[in-house]
Amino acid sequence: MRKNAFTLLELVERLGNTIRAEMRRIGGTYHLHPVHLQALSFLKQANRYSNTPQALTEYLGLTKGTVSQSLLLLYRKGLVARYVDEVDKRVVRLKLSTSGKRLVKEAQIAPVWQSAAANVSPARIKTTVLVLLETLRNLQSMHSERPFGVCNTCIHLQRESARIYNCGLTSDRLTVPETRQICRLHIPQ
Amino acid sequence: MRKNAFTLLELVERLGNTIRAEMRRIGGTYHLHPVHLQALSFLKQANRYSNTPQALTEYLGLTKGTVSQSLLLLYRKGLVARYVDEVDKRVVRLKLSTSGKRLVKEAQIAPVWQSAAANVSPARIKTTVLVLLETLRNLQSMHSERPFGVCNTCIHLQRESARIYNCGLTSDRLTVPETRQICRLHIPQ
DNA sequence: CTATATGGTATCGTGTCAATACTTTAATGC
DNA sequence: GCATTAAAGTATTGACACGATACCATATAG
Repeated sequence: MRKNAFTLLELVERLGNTIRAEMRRIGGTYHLHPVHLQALSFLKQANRYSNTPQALTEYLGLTKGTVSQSLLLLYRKGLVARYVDEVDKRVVRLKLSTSGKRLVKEAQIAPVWQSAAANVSPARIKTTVLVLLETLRNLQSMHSERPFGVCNTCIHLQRESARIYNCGLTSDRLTVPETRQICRLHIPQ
Repeated sequence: MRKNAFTLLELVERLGNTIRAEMRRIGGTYHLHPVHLQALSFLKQANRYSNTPQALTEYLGLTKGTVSQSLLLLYRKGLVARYVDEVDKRVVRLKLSTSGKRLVKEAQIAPVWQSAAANVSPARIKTTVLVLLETLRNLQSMHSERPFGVCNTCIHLQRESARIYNCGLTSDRLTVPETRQICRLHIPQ
């Protein structure tokens, strides 16, 4: 049924617009655009390999110049801190400031979404997640985009013992909270 | 499972970004932004109650001033024609020009989406469509946004006979092709 | 027949976004 | 070691989205 796949595309587009409009509403009270909220939300979740302008650029699918400007704005508003990496001095490390973290907590669109999806059964939500995830992964691989995911579903994750994890790619030890963060090196199982 | 609903939100956001990036790629060859492609695509499908700047404004969730400017750009590029409505002279009627129609046909993101979703079973796609549609309708009603749909699923549609339809709201006769267009007066069954 | 509402446009300011050029640091070649 | 190339990021420019505000023309209500 090719027709239904097309309907699905239109739905995702509509939902995307609706979410953007919601972000515009919420972000407007802080004089922030949708892309700013997305950047802050990303930085909250990004792990140590992904807290850089480069990773954010890949995540948002924009150019590095554009992202650099938006980050400058967030920095000037005091929402994001920037440090030069000690090992590779070309790299800038990004971190949410205290007010940045507070803003991410306040400016959530999740609650309104939760209530919109409240009456959908868990089983149907699970199916929906699986379908959309597969489609997303396919779209991403078509353009060689990074999938961005948590360690849980990454082929590189190695479990040493109960609370000790390793990244097989970087050979770094990972704490349990770290394994729940988003990584640009993620490769789906 | 509140957590899965949140995962679903993140997925729809990611897909929305990916689709926007794709629109940026495709639209870039015509010097058009994502919002322009969305406007053209809407105008292609809009019925006689919805081929106006006002309807497009509601559809995109932007302000009328913003949409007016984008329409001016599309007009100057010769992609959209504008007429003053004969009955209500405040109203502007919009119509795709020949080159506008051609562009909509060329600048499709549907093919890449189709191939990304090609391996998903029809049944699972159907479930996904239903889940997303319900969520979308809920989101829209929260902000009193118009749902925008085709006559097929509208409470106002009346079937007189085999090929004769009526809109119960406007009392207008509708041709069969018209019943497949998008309407701003749509109210879901 | 005035007052108000509605559809649309014009203008201004902020900031995205891509493109280009540039700087700094790291990696690679010999 | 030293020159070349690559990579991460910034600066600048130009087109334009986007909201806010003000405004105009037409329609409707009182």
